[in-house]
Amino acid sequence: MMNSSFREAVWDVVAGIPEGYVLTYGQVAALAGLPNAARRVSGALGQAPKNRKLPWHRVINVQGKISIPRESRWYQRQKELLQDEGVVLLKGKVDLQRFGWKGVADRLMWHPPDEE
DNA sequence: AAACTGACTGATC
DNA sequence: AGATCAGCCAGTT
Repeated sequence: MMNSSFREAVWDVVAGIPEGYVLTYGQVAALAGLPNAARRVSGALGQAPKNRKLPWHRVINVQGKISIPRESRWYQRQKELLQDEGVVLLKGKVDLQRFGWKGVADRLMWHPPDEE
């Protein structure tokens, strides 16, 4: 049946992202069943029940960067969590379609920080 | 019920 | 590279 909400599907997908890996909002949306609902993912994450303890920080934008506004206190938090897991954010775009999860994580990790 | 809102994206300039 | 725009879609107003 189709009774589970997109929101819940998102939580399940995010809960399954392994440490050291990242997915984009669009990728999570697609895995959750709605390929064009990237924007909904952010809302779903913000609404996740506290007891779920999701690795919300493993979701970044397709540009390979953090989407949370710089002025938000969560921006720095997400950056720390990712760096603690060995994930280095790229400045350029990530080709998710072609590389998939592991490929994306590998690419993210072999690029040195702040590379032009 | 109609409008508004985003932790988005891809295209375009 | 950075700014702007138009689609996107369900939860909130």
